[in-house]
Amino acid sequence: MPKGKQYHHGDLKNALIEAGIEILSQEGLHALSLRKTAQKAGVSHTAPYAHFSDKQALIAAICTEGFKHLYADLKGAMARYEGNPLSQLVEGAWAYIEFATKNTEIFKIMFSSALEKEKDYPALVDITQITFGLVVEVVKTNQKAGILRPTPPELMAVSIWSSVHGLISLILEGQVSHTLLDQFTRRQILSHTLSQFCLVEAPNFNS
Amino acid sequence: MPKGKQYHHGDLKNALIEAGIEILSQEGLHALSLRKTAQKAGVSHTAPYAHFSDKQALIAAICTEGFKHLYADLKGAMARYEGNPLSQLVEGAWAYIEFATKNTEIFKIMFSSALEKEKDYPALVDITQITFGLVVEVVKTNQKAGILRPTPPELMAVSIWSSVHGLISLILEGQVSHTLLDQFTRRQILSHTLSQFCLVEAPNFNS
DNA sequence: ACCTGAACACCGTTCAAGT
DNA sequence: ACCTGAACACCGTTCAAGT
Repeated sequence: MPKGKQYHHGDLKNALIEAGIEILSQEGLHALSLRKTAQKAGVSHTAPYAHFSDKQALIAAICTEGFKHLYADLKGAMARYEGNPLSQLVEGAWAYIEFATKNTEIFKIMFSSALEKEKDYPALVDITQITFGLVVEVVKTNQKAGILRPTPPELMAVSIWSSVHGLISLILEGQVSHTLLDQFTRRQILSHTLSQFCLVEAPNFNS
Repeated sequence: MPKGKQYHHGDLKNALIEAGIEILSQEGLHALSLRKTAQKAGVSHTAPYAHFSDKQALIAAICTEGFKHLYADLKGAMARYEGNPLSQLVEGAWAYIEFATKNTEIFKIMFSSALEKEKDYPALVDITQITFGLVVEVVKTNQKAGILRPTPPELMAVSIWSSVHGLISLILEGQVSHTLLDQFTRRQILSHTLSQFCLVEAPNFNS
């Protein structure tokens, strides 16, 4: 055995998650296999079963990591604009788009229903709900500031989240025509969408 | 050989597409394989290669069928409300959501970037562009009627499409909390989202 | 507890061959 | 032109066994 390697890996579970994320990022979803992940982590192809019941469980763990990362990015963007509700909304949405752009494959697997049944992964459900709570909070702040309409905050949060999520999803899937993407930056398209939601006239979204 | 079967199938290509759609609808994306599709069509597992260069090509053909179906549904909904721009917009969006709900697995594969490179399937690119053109048209009609803001129509079309697409995607992925879906119908959430785009006050969206 | 190797049933794809 | 069967390199998963 090579130096530094023991029979017992130590932290194989996290090593497998890291290896999986690396394969995903570099080679894409189709290349992600348990056997390759095990090989990358330096163990036999059956070793992962000591830590994950099946491939789905590994994917769930990768998704959970992705959501934690996304949550941190959103939280950071919003903290940077504390006291300016509209900027919190816009920069939060922009952080969402940047996360999806920089971590395309992880973003895709997070929302690609590679998971059959979400129910069985409580850690994943937790972080998704906490992330949604962040959106609800920024919506409430903007409603108090008279920027968003006073509709039920959860409803407004779903509408806004859908708009931002749908936009970056369609762009990443290549569904938005190239001619449009040449005419307008992603930032401009996002601004246009969000300005539909806002009561203030011509908000200065464009960076 | 069973009666009615010849060595030459006749229309194997379409039979394979149909078989693929059936597997997809009944067993889901993970169960869709070339070998199973061939078996369902009653041919050997290598026969598909006479009509499709690889699995991606079969998926592209299935996606093309899906978009044709979606286009027909949208066109139908809009034709039913000719002369009423706002209803055309709302019912078109609703038809999109109904298509996704009734053909969940096909809808997912259509937007799940199971295709690596869209470029190589001109029939698929064509129908997606024609479908987007439908959205642009209904946007223009609503702008003329003073219902939507006079922003560039393609930009408005992308914003609205994103909102509707994002909404049904998040719902189908199970990302929208059950408590919210118990409180509001899909129709109500859609209405809430679209009403943000409209200049008319409190449009009577709820069916 | 943690990991291995053989084994099984499945894949996608290629290729020489048959009609 | 259209289809078959054998073959290859890959999968996910199970299981008896080793440390």
